[in-house]
Amino acid sequence: MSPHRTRRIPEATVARLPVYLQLLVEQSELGIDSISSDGLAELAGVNAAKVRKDLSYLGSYGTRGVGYEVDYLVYQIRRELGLEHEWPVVIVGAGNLGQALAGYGGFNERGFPVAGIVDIDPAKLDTVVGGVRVRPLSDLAQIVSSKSVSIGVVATPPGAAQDAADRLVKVGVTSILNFAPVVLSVPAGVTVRKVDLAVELQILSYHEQRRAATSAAGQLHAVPGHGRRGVSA
Amino acid sequence: MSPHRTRRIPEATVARLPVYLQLLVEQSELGIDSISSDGLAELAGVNAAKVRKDLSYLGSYGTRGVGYEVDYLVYQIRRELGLEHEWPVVIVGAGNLGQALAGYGGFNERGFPVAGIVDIDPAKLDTVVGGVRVRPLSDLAQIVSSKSVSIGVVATPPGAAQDAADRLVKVGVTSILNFAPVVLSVPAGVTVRKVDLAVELQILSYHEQRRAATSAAGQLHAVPGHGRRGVSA
DNA sequence: GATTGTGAAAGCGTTCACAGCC
DNA sequence: GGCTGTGAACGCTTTCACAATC
Repeated sequence: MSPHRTRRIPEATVARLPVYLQLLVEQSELGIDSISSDGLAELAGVNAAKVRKDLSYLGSYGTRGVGYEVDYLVYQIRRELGLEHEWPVVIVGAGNLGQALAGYGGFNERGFPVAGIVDIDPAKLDTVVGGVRVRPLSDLAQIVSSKSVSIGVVATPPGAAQDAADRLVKVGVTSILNFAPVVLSVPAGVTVRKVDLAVELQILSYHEQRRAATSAAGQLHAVPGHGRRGVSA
Repeated sequence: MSPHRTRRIPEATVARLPVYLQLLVEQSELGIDSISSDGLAELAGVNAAKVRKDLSYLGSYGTRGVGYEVDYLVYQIRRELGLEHEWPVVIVGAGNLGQALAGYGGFNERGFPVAGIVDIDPAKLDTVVGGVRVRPLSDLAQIVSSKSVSIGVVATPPGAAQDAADRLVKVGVTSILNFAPVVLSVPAGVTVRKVDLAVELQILSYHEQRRAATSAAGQLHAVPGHGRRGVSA
């Protein structure tokens, strides 16, 4: 299949490509220049068929009998994910989490520099976190337009999250990463992803509870998606 | 269908139950005591059939022609998720993120008190974050056993994450929430969930890139999973 | 001989549509 | 008349298995 100009990659695959990318970059740094679907699968904790299918959506970049050239795959995945340039992000909310995110080196390192962090609370203004000064909410439009920001991060308390999202959308942001435990309402054409820490813990709690319930019943149930002496994501 | 003693709830449903729960608690606090699948669907940003199917895995707790009793549903979801008691968590890594997590009120509030936070770096010891003192890694076993912790949070730098996970497993933790951008390897029977901020941003970046590519081609593609004037999760 | 790329099969998750019940 | 509960249909994702290629 010749990779069509605007082919669509399944969401499940899109979610795994960043993981492969990270692992491939690490391999490259170790001086490894070729890898098989089996090898990458092992590193990623998935099976080889999935790796091959996922990579096949990018095009036919492997060599039968040999494997994939690591650097070339890195290049192709970056291109597909739109990582050939940096994506500056703006953070709304300079509380605990907002500050930690601004100070978290991983953002900058992986191509998402913090273009600015804003907060509505005057007491927080001009605090410097992670080398970025907290600015008033009214500076949002200016930050977004001057730095061409298209990704916003909502790190406000729940009650302020929808307002934060509305403001981000109004100034032209089209992708939002939401850390507030609320369901955001946004116009069509804006992509939202939600990261809810309490939800994650509650999912774990379900499995703990279930483990207790089934072991009490003397039964053995494997937790789905987790292999023998496995690697888990 | 009479809800069987150890029926299995699909993972996709398990991931949505905490969201319904949160919304139902909010409704309850507003004094609303009954809700239809349509109403809950609207709040959750999903469709009504999905809500009904999800809730049907708990049992038949609705009333035809009427809807669901909010408080009773809250009770049933909590029970199913194992939220009838608190689940103390231990955090490994007192860097930026670990501190923010310890200080984040949402954990305590939603039934996951921080039983302890440990770090390998002596310079961080005895710092107090969120009312909890940072303790040495060697205290891990004592914290876990004295407080009966079964959930651990890995908030270390990538290079230390596998070691952190190994130590958590060794002292008896059976569920891990991993914030480090690495694939953890754990024995069967241990559940791992990974939250990788860079991965989330890269998924958004893919959609941004795609939006740019397709609008340049004069085409219109709806982003899957996001409705008209929608509500997004 | 090794490994990819991919149709086909199997497995999940979502949505439809309507019978059943209030 | 309104709303739930759920089989059946549909669509997406994973896995299998093997021909194609190096």
